[in-house]
Amino acid sequence: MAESEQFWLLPHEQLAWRSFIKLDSLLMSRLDVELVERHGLSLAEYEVLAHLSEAEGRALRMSALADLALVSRSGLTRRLEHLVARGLVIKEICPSDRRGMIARLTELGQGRLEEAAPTHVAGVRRYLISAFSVGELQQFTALMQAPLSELEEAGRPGSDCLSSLKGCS
Amino acid sequence: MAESEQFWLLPHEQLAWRSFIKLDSLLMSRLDVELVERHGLSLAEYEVLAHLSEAEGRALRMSALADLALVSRSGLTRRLEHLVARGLVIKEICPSDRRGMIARLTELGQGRLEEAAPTHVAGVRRYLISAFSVGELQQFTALMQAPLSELEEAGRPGSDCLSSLKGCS
DNA sequence: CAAATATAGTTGCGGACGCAAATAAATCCG
DNA sequence: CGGATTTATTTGCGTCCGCAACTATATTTG
Repeated sequence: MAESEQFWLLPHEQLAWRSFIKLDSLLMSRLDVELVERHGLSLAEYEVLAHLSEAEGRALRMSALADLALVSRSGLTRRLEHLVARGLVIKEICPSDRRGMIARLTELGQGRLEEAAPTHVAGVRRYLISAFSVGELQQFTALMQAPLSELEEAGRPGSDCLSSLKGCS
Repeated sequence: MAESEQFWLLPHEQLAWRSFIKLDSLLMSRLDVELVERHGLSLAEYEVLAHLSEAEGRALRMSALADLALVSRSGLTRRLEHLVARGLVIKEICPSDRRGMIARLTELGQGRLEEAAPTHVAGVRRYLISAFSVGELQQFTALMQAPLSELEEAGRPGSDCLSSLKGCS
């Protein structure tokens, strides 16, 4: 192996990596802007409402919702604050475990989500999905599963984010 | 078209979209944590140093660097503050245009980058690239170019982020 | 040339988020 | 049962970042 391979990404690797971070950056900011402009919802807020809407009884425990929304527990608390203040979500004490809170989508929240959904769906289709043929989209989705498995497995050991680092340097 | 297709993503579309945001979230945070833990550099800082290192004379104008690093001008100013304070980068007034600033990687900065690079490269390979065969990586990279083109084109019109929204709702 | 305009970068401000500590309730164990 | 421990969530705090306003310099135009 040439020395350079030990320290830097090879050109084809760098192209893959930088394409990914650029796609992420452009796609997320574009979808966020469209949602904020037209519906006053951030993409992050939209995803919270969407997960609640899909859930049994349109309600979820805070922890479960945080995991689905890929945000920390404290981050979710604050995201919900804004949505609760606007009446799109209500929080109830969980009857079976009074430590827990249940976030529930209100009728108003469901309505706002349904108003915003066409914008979000159109954006995802326009900027991501319609760039692919049906087969390419399946390929793209299938390809992402491998790194996802690797990452989920690496992040697994006891919530100790760094256990995989021990002795690796 | 069924009504549901107008408002919500179809299952295969939703799987693609959610796989993407999850891959992004897990990959970025994992790479960031590893870099911070072992080298005291955030992933964002690492990318700035890497772009400078690759540039002619290891120096770039602020605007050019901001564009490469996918960050706003003001965001770049603050990212560099920290790096300048640590002596990894210096800023010089641009001789040909005294409004402009040139960010230049110092020897110390290059050294710190070279120390951190193996961690970053190993992370990108472990969590992204090694999940693919050579052919799959090429496919993955090639697939991303289509949405990237769409997004770059959409963001193009005069820096008016929203021009593409006019009359679309 | 001088005023008007455009461009480069920084600063004030406020929002979003994660970590660690705090709080509260459930569960375990002697 | 009652204290120790674990779990669920929130709060304090610091960081990062983008937008809009501002400063300084360059360019255009009459």
